[in-house]
Parts: sequence; C-alpha cells; structure tokens
Amino acid sequence: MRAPYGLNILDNCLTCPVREEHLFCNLSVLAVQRLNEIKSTAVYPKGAMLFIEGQQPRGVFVLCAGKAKLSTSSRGGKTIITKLSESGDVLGLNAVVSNHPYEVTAEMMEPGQANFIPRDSLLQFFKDNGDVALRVAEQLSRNYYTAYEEIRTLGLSSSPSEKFAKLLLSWSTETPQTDGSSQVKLTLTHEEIAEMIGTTRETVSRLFSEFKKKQFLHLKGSTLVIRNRPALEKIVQS
Amino acid sequence: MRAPYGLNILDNCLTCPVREEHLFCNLSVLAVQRLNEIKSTAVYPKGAMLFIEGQQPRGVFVLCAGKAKLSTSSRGGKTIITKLSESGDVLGLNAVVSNHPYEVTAEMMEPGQANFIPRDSLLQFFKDNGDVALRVAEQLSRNYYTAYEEIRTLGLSSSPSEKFAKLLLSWSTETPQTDGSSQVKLTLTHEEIAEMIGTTRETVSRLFSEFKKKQFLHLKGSTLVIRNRPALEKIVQS
DNA sequence: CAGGACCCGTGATGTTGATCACCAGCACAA
DNA sequence: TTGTGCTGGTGATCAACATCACGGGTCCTG
Repeated sequence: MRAPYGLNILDNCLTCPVREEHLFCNLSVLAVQRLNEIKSTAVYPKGAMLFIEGQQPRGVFVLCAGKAKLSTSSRGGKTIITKLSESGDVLGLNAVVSNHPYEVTAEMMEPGQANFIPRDSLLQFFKDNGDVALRVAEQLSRNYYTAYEEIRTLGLSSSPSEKFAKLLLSWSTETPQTDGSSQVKLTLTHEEIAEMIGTTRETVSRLFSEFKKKQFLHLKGSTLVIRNRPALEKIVQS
Repeated sequence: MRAPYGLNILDNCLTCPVREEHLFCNLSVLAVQRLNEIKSTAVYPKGAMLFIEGQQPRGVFVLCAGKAKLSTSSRGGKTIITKLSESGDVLGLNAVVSNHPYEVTAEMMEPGQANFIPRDSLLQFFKDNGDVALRVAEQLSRNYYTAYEEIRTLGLSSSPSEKFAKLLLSWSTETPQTDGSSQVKLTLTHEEIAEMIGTTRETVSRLFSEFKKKQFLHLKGSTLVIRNRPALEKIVQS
C-alpha cells in the first residue's frame, strides 16, 4: 500500500514498537481491539497542523511516523517551540483529559502518519478500562516534568549560550558514542533553534560560529558532531 | 485546641470547604473515612520546607491553612518561584504519581497546617478507588496548564515590565471591584516578586516606582491598589 | 534561464536590564 | 540604647542581545 507524500502506510501503530512507557502498551487483547475500532489513521504532509493552540480539544493524535513540533505563540507573533515529538508520542492528551483548549499547536515537520482518537470515545475507553486511567495519570505526569524542564531552562539559565549548550547536550545524549564525541542529524533551521531557546536567528548563527571556532562542535553537511561535551557541560553549569 | 505558632488546629481539612474542583471532593463516605485513616496532620512554622526539589517523593501534602511557595533553583543560586499555593491545594502529586523526585521546593510563607498522605497508602487508595484515578488525571492536567502558562510568561514576554504587569493582573482578577480598580494585600517582598518574574530586586523596585508615577497603581501601607487595569493590559498585549 | 522563496552569515548600532554600590527605614533582640 | 538583619530606593556603569541591514548561498518553479 502506497500513501501520498511518499510514505508507506503503517498498518497498526498503536501497539508499541519502541517504548515501554507508552500509554497504550501492555493492554489486554480486548482493549487493543476496542482502540482499533475507535481510532482512525491519516497521513499528513509536511507543515500540516494536527491541531492549533486555542482550539477545543477534538481528540488525541498518536504519532506513528514523522516528527512534529509543538509550539505556542503570542499575539505579537513571537513563537516558542516547546517540544519535538517523535513516533509513539501521544499529542493533545492534556487538553482532552481536562477539556481545555489545546495549549499548543502541533505541526508536522516532515510527512507522517498519525492515529486520531476522538475525545468522547477515548474518555469512554478510559472509563471502561479503569487500569488505563492510572497509566494516563503517569503520562500526564511525564508531560508535566518535561514542561518543568522547559520552565527551568527558560527561567533559570540566563544567557542564550547557556540554553544553546543545554539544547546541544540534550541532543547528544540521545546518541552516545564510544569516544567523547557524538553525532546528530540536524533537521532544524536556525530560526527554529532560536524558537526553541527563546532568542533570535542571528544569535543562533553567531553561537554556531563561536562554538565551531572554539572546537566544541563541527558540521559535516547536515550532521552535527559534538566534539567537546565537557566544555558544553561547563557552560550549562546550572 | 491550640497549636504552636498561634494557629488553631483545623480538625478536618481534607473535605473541601472551598473549591469544587478539589481532588478529594465528592468522595463516598467510605473513601473519606479511608483517607482520614491514612492522613496525618501537622502544623508548620513560617519558612518550613514541606519538601525539597530533588528529594524522593514521600507523599503528598494537602494544604489546610497558610500559604506556601513552590520554587526551583539552579546550582548557581538563581531561584524562580513557580507558584503560590493556598489552602486546598495538593502539593507533590506529580512526584508521587510518577515516582520522580519532587520537581520543586515547597516552603511555607506563613505558619500553617497540612495533611500528609504517604505515597504507598495514596497509590493503594487510588487503586482501590478507580473513579479517583480520573480525578487525579484531571488534577495533573490542571497543574500542566499552569505550568504552561508559566512557560508562556517566561518564554514569550520579553521585558520585565510585561511580566510584572501580567503578574499584577493575575492578582487583581482575584479581587474584582465595582469600579475599575481593585485591591490586593501585598504579602511578597520585592525580592520574591523578582523571583516570580525572573528579574532582579532592583528592577522590581524601579518598576513599582515607574508604575506608581504613571498612576497605574498605588500603595496604601501593604495594600496594593490597581488603578488602571487597561493600561496594564496594554503593556501585556501578548 | 530568470525569478522568487527560503536559508545562513555578519557587520553596525542602540537599549535594556543586570550588576555594583550605597544609604535609609524598620523590626527585633541583646 | 546600640547592634544586626532584612527590606526598599536609587544612581552609575557596562556588556549582552535584539534589531536593522545587507549580501551571498541553494533550491524550486515557471
């Protein structure tokens, strides 16, 4: 089966291929069956908005393929990216549970696929499967912690270089290497990086220059090589 | 019965005197009874730490009397106050549910009283009372939203004056008045206000001066009178 | 190929707010 | 009374960043 946007349709991506802590892992056969009944799968192009900040919550999206960025912005047009979501993430859960408007905008950064589960069906599903509710609570808790990490980054680390170093480190821990270095595929524009650390594109450009000159990092095409973790950690220090 | 710190012991403050959305509201008689068995009440002086950022979660605290401030700080000594808690608030719930370390420090700002519920008992209580789990999820959801509000304040509003105005407005909405003005009892030091909006004490002092000169507000002893809400809202604008 | 859209680099300039420093008021205790 | 600690006001200084401006890439499309 071939989908638009050059994507293969994944048959069932509710069952958890990757992560143990996933919301819908280790469910009974019956529950999985029920989930499959109420979900609907769709394919999205790059730039598609799964939902927009302020909208009433229609339901949750379980990302199956492709990355999405979650962002919030002010009337003045300033935007911050609060999270990059990957395959397996559940988006919009908070809004659905509390019946508040979506607190962020979810935009696909590349073509991808997601399962949509309507709010009503999902809430009913939670009620029918009492053990899942605690799982939901745990998931919300995790979301809360990452939100808090964001608060700490924004509120406690003053300088852009500090936040930039922090971001780089958070990327590099995902790909530990035998020697000190590590490689990351750089998929973000400087503009987007700026929106992640709350600064301007120009500053990000200058930070890249500075860090390259100081041999903290290195660029091979679009792969970022981090050469000196300790130095970055020293900058973060917080 | 007379407690230390000039406080009257409140006999039972788990049942919800004030707020409908409270976590432990509208429980069955049996559940309330069980809660009363596993809780323990204590009285705290000003400055007491209910728990400290980074500690393993021992349990939750239900604030009965007195205010507490939740804060997080960096190794560099910088501190931000993320929330002011009042009677009825449940503190430490996220940490208990997810079994992560407390993400903040909770410090009493005035003498007060709180019920402590140990982690194990509480989790067992959740398991025994399935309907409460969803309530917990909703509460976590609310916490998440306030965290997000904080992110928006820290990340989107650039200038201290903007954040200051935002803070003033959040106070004044709690005490709507017939005319445009509103009064708030000012219990925070400039230092603490600075920690709430991520700036320095001096800047807060200067902001007070500036806003007084511009007739936005007015000080009568320790009561703050907000005279010109629209002006403040214009500053916030975001 | 020309045109336009995005991206990225980098210089010049200005403002803002952190920092340092000092003093004054006030509470409380010795 | 005098000390000591905490709070609040205010001036002077200075570096860091946002902002504006421009030019040079790359990619796609008409």
